[in-house]
Formats: sequence, structure tokens, C-alpha cells
Amino acid sequence: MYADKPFTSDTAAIINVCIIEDDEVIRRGYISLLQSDEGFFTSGAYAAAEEALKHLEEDQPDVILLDIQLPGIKGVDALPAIKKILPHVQIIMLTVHETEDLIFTALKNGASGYLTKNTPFSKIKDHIREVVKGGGAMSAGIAMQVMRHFQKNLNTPLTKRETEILECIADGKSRSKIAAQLFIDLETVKSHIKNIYHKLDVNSRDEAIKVARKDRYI
Amino acid sequence: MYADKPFTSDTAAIINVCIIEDDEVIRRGYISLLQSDEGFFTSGAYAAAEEALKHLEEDQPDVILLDIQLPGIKGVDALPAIKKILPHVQIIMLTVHETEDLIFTALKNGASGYLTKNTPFSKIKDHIREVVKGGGAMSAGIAMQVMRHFQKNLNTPLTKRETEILECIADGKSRSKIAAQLFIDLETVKSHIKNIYHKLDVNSRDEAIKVARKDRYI
DNA sequence: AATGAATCCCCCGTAAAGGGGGATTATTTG
DNA sequence: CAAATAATCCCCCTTTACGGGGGATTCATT
Repeated sequence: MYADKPFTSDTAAIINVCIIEDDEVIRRGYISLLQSDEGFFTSGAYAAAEEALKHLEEDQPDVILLDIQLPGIKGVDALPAIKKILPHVQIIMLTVHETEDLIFTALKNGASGYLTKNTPFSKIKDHIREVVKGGGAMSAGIAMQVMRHFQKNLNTPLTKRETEILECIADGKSRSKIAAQLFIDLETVKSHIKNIYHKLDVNSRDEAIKVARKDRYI
Repeated sequence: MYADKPFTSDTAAIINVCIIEDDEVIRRGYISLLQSDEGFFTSGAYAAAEEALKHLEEDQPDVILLDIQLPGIKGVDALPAIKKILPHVQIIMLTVHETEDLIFTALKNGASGYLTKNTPFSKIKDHIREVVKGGGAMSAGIAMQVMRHFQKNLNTPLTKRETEILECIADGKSRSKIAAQLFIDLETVKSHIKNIYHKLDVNSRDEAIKVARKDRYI
């Protein structure tokens, strides 16, 4: 019933993994640890994204472990190219630094997970199994960074109404549309916006949005 | 050296946990499982948020396990009230349903984690330890939902330049500011915006932003 | 009594927005 | 090679929005 490289992702099926990692020691370590687990098959291991891209079509991995700090094409930049070749492959980013920008760039580009390299390999295997099942994989530190991005600043200088109006502005709504939506007069909206601008020390919509997003008032 | 309820969060210190969960069986189960681990101390367990709020000041938990589906005040709505009493407490939401709206509302309101109830308790304990250390806690399913929210739609009808300009519009920038930022003429920006509006079948900035966010073109 | 919040009103001038038409280059692609 | 697409720029037009200035009122909380 089972082939060497199963095409389906049954729970019992062997997971086909590809490794893109420039550090030879780590790369060999991953290969060795995966090979000693009969639930996994390593279809390819490459030191650079350029090299990997040539072989991915042939390898047909279910999951790719992708180092974020690669020489040449960086891991985050390789993401779209990989997705173009294998649209349904799950990609787990591996990193040493929890740099905020890289995390979000990777997520936008379609990564299914983001793990720090100090994650025990048994956990990495757990995460690989999870992403094959359609889940996500995140280290605690990464998860915290992501969650912080959602959390509002409770020490906002803005009132409830002002925050509400500023959120409308961040949605690109005109003053008259805000007025209609909140069932208040256009003049009231104007007053609120004037107060918002004074409090944030800005004098345009885009500056207000910028400050409000930076300080997480919205 | 160690008191019964240590004030610091040393790695060796006992973690003070509070449980807010209306199902008596689950609540008792959590208490029992926590008590059988010397790394944890259960300072309180309540069936409703209203009741918990009265005792939290006294309990001084490091971490609160908070059921999202509570009778009376819902878990997500209790979050701000809890944070007001104990601003530095870490709150882990527990849920059966991975409802998207609730996840993001909880994250905005300051939750440190979001776990599904089918998570093995050993894992829940791992996650509690992680959030005490300043990390985040997310089940794979939740992590996937969160990540999907970041991922762009690769099947956008918009060109690269149009997407770029639409992102500027979503930042509240005026046409002239976009022109200055991209080093192109105001007329070029106008042309692009006209094309964007035609492609998205809208005729205003706010509608364009709405459609683009819904379909994840930006 | 005072403060802050939310509401509404008037003035002003400049700039922006949206829609119509078109043209010119590259580049990509069939 | 020819055709399509993308990106650039140009003109017309009208309406509305925007930002800044000055106020006032009501209501709740302090």
C-alpha cells in the first residue's frame, strides 16, 4: 500500500522533507536525525537557495526547512520562487535571530512556520508533522513578537471616539463617510480629527495613521 | 531560599496559576494536574469571570488560564478588566473553536497565548512556562489562522506598481505624496489609481482598501 | 466648580479626488 | 515579429475633501 515516497499526506505516510541550510554541520545533523526516524524521508539537502531551486521540482518535498540567513539569495527572498515551483509545499523558516521585519516578511511570503534554531529537533519534527496537517509552527519567542503586533496600547492619549474615528481614517474613509457611519454631523468629525491631530502632533491623515500604528493606538 | 509563593519569576520558581473555566470537570482536572506538579501552584479557580475578578488581586497569579466560552462575561471581554487589575499577568486563552474573530479580539486585548482545549496537559504546562519566560503560546491551528492573516494573495489582478500604490493609499497617503515617494509624476499616480479602481470595481479609496484587504492583495 | 468628552456651528483657502479622454515607451509573451 | 501588458506622462472637467481658525453647548465625571 505504501510507496517509498507517498504522494498523499495520510497521517501514516512518510513525510518528504527538503533542507536548505548553508551550515554543513547543521545540515548534516538534520539529515541524520531525519533519517533515523522512519516517519521522514529526506529528498534533498542544499547549501544555497539557488541550488535547491534547480532540484525542488524533482524532489517534490512535502515540507522544506529553510534557513533564513543564507549566502546569495536570502531565505525570505527565496520563498516566492519556491512557492512558484511548488505552490502547495509547506515551508518552515529556521532562524537564530528573531528579527521582527524578517518574521513578517516571511509570513507575508507564505511561510507555514517560523522556528528558532535552538528548538530541540524532536520539537522540530513535531512542528513538521503539524504543518503537514495544515497547522502552523511558531517558536514561543516568535509567537510573542507576532502577538505583540496585535496588541493595542492601553496608554493612548486618544478618547474612545477619537480612536474610533482614527480607525476609520486608517480605513481610508472620508470625513463625510465617517459622519454617516457614526450617525454624527460632519462638523463633529472635523472637530474630532482636529483634536486627534493636536494630540498626535501631526497635520495630515497619513502622519496620523503612521504615528497611531507605531504607537499601537489603533 | 524559596517561599511558598515566590514573587520573582526565576526559572526554578514555582509558577502561580489561576484558572477561570466554567466546566467543573475540566476545572477540577486542571487543578489536580497542576497540583501534582511541584513547579506549579494553583492560587485560584473560578467558574465565572465576575467571581475571578473579585479575588485576582489577592491571588496574584503569574499566569491565568482563561476559558473563552464563559457564561456571563465572555473570556475575551474579561481580558481588559483582568489586565486593569493585574497589568503584568500573562493570560492564556483556552478554546474549543478556532473562531477567527475571537482569536484576534483576544490578541488585541492582550492575551499571551491561545490554545485549543484538546492540547495535552503536558503541552499546556510547557506553554505556561514559556509565557512566564516572556514567550507566546499558540496551538498549531491558531498559529495557522494567524499566519494566514499575513499572507498575501498571489493571484492578485494588480501589477507590482499598482499594488505598491494601493499600499500607499492604505497608509492614507495623498496622490501627490505617493508621487513624491515613488519619484514619479502625479499624473502617473492618477493613472495607476484609475486602473486599480477599474480592476477592483470600486470608485473610492476606502472601497479599494476594503476589497484589497478582504482579498489580501495588500 | 471644573475638567474632559462629545456634539455641533461658522469662517477661509488650497488641495485633492474621481472620471473622461489620450499618448509614449519598454518589456514580455505568444 | 506582432500583440499585449506595464509603466510612464499629458490634457480636460466638476465636485468634494482637507486642514486651520475661531467658537458654543450639553453631559458626565471629578
